[in-house]
Amino acid sequence: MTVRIYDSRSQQLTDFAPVHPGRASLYVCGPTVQSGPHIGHVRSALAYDVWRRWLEHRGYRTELVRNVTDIDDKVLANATDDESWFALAYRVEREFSEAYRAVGVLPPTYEPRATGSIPEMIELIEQLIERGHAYPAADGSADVYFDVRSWPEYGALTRQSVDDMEDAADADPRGKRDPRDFALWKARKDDEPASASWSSPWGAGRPGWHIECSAMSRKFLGDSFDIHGGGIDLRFPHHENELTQSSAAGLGFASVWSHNGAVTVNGTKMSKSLGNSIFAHEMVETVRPIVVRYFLLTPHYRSVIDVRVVDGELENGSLAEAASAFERIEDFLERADAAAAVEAGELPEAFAAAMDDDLSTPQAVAVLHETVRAGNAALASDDLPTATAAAASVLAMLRVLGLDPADPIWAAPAGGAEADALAALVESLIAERAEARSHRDFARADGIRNSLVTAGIELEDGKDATTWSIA
RNA sequence: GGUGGGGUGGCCGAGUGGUUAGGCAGCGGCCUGCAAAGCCGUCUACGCGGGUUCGAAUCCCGUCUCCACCUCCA
Repeated sequence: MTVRIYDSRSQQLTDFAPVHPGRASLYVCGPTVQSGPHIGHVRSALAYDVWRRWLEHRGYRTELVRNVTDIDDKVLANATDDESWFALAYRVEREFSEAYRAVGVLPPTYEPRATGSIPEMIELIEQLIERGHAYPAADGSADVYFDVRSWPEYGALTRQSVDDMEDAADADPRGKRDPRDFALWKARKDDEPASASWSSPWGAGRPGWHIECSAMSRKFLGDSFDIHGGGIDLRFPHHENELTQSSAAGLGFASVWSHNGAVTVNGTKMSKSLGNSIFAHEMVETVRPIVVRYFLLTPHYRSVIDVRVVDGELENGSLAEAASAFERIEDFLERADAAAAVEAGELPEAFAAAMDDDLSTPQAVAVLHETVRAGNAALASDDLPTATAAAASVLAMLRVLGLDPADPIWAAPAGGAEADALAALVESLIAERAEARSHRDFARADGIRNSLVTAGIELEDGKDATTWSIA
């Protein structure tokens, strides 16, 4: 029952061996809050939410830190006369929180903002300069760069050699010794607001991208921690640079590097320039949030999820399949619960084994479905003990995955007077139809049912009662 | 040019040497007044070409092709 996790650096599965026995520490790269959350962001947060839940289930006291990068070139670039950079950053941060919450991502243990750890970043930069791995720009600005050539292992995370890399297109060498050198500290420019500037030993400015993660992971998780996660697109340069600067500063940093797969749209990665991003709220408007979670959880966290968009509309294909599949699970739980109250029970061994094996949710979900089928079969043959046991397992599995339909976080907002009125009307028609059926007046019964179907309402005759749902 | 990951049945999506992944959809049956749901059964696979092996989706060689990163990106 050792938990195994794929390490991007060594490119192999490794047994999870925490720095501190009995504990697990995860640092996950959160968003740069420059524009709203898309499905890729949600998927990433979700992947590590499940990792965290599973590690907790396995008895590790787990701490998950996910940062918010709230000061950055893009944040400043997207600010307007009507919305300052910090107003923008905070508004977008709240959008992210809402998107995460909507699909049941638990709040992290802590969610530090980059702007809250500037002193720690400066301290780290000073250490790097002392150790001869960073230098203030030669052009007299307050820029500070990491000296890539001073660290022979640069490229270790992504197995690249500096000499094989394409020249950076942002040909703004300024005071750089090598085009690949990256900024640790960026001097304040005249057109930048004073509120986006901090004093430092090198002059007023702000942190470069990358340094915030090295500083904050150290601050909140320690010099060495267990898992560093994030989207695959962050491997280079972001994670490579993080690893380099933390290692060069003498820190142990992350034992395991984990990367979740991308979400593509019609086979292409979402990007702002293509304008093909699918925002979190669009998917949640297409199917229920719990189904979005199920949909994003069913494939392996490291594989690519491709979503199709036709004529600018989110294509319902595989989402609808996910909805049907998940409803099957919910229906079973409801039926089982109607027969005997369901309490969460034990996880099937096959489920736990799948989860231990690098979080193999596809196989874990297969076990879930097999258990549902066995439970349905038991219900069909009136084998209540077997059905109840199956339901208990199903509920346990759903809870570990964060997919318990009864969890209050999924509760739909009350429909209000309209919903009550509709329910009353439908119930009275159902009663009328039951009356007709009892007289074997099927023509009238079917007429009622057909008129409801026309209105988009489907009836289902159960053993004792008829239920209805909006198709 | 460098690095990493893919191409599985109508669709989604697992699977690293031999046993049904699972789901959605389809078909046949049971159940039902008829449906729906559920259960049972069932069809369509492993990009292409070689090779290794008693046996390959799974290993090796070649080849085509898609995606991602090397520029901001979860």
